Amino acid sequence: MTQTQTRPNAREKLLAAAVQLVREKGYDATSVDSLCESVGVTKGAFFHHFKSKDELAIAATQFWTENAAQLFAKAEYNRFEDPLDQLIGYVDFRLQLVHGSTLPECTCLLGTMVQEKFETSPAIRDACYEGIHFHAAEVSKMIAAAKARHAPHASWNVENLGLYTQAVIQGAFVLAKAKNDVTLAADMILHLRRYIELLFHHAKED
Amino acid sequence: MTQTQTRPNAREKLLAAAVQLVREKGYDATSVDSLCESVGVTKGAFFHHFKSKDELAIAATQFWTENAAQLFAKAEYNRFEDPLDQLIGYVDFRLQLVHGSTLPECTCLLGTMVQEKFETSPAIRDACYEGIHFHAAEVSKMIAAAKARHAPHASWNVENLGLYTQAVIQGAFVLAKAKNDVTLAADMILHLRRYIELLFHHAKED
DNA sequence: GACAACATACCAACTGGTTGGTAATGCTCA
DNA sequence: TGAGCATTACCAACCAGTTGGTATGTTGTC
Repeated sequence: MTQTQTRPNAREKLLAAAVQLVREKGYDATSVDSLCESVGVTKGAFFHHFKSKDELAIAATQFWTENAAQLFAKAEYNRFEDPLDQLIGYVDFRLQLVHGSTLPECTCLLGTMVQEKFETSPAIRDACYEGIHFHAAEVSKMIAAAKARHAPHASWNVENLGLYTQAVIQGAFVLAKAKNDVTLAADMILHLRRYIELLFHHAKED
Repeated sequence: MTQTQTRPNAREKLLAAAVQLVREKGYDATSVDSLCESVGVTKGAFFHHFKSKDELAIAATQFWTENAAQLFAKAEYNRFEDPLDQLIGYVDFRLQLVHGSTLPECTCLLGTMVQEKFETSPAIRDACYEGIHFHAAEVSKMIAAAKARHAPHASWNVENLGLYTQAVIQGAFVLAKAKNDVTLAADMILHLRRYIELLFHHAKED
């Protein structure tokens, strides 16, 4: 109980604050000062833990990706026996995540940052892609298993469909932000679910 | 030959430059100074035509939306007789636009800006949504006609599917930016085309 | 007493925006 | 037609505030 502080505290707090503030205001608009202020830490502490603001951004992508991995690993759908049920369960889980929360809470740090920095900071861009690709690959595993069982002869590509699930989700967030309405994101993700169902339903008919 | 300048020149040039630079570097990272420099105009001229940087952003969304409307109005697919052919033609046209160009050239100003400013500037957010919604509504017209002819009893909503086409395209751009590879956007849009085909193919079977 | 984890104080560069002015154009009415 | 005037289009210099980043402490712990 004694060591509540002193441990790598500021670092984790700064990362968590970055995840939150960047999703709210964007990367450039999130100043180092506001980041420090929001966690009650000085600039010296910030630059003690991160060489630069961009390094914080890259660390935040890893922080984000790890947290997401844990969240999805714990989810119920993993326990379904049929991989197609798992896949649909994954989409439903994403619907669930959207429903409960506000826009800045449920949108993706990586998608937000990469739109802003893809041309001006290759390092941040690559870090964002790594996170997205990592998650997409997890989804692709379910897709591959579902395909092997239910649609072995289908012509579509497994990795490509995995990336597509993420594209739809990212696009759903863009439109939801524009309309300032989370439910729009849910509507879009429902189309994704129908697409997957049609893809497998169609295969079974052949 | 004498009046090379003087016409409402600076304003249009600033708008065109904004469309380009914002897509490259993002909104916040595009400074008024760099905008002025890139078109060879002073700051005084900028603030003569626009009350603020945010007003420029809103004017740019209208400029963008009008240009896009013209581009799509001229496209060949409009001449197809069957509205379903038109719809597929629209998707193919978007594929075509992606194929020929670099990422900052082919991506959407509205989607880029709204990700950055949706929380911090409601005015910009609304202007972006208006542009997206306007374009989505045009697509929805084709969808409605195609549905009336080929899938009158289908359960899906016309406006919703129109928005979905835009969500997929926006998401495709996000992923393409992350991978720094335009062809990925094309892959995603191909999934959209397959979805539409499945939607109508499925309806015909009933 | 060495080293990590912070705090304090500061800086040069850049930010959006304002100032007061000038040159060219359009509009009015004799 | 054209003189007189108002409006528009634009410019150069400047401002206060903010930016990311640094140099130099102080403190607690092994």
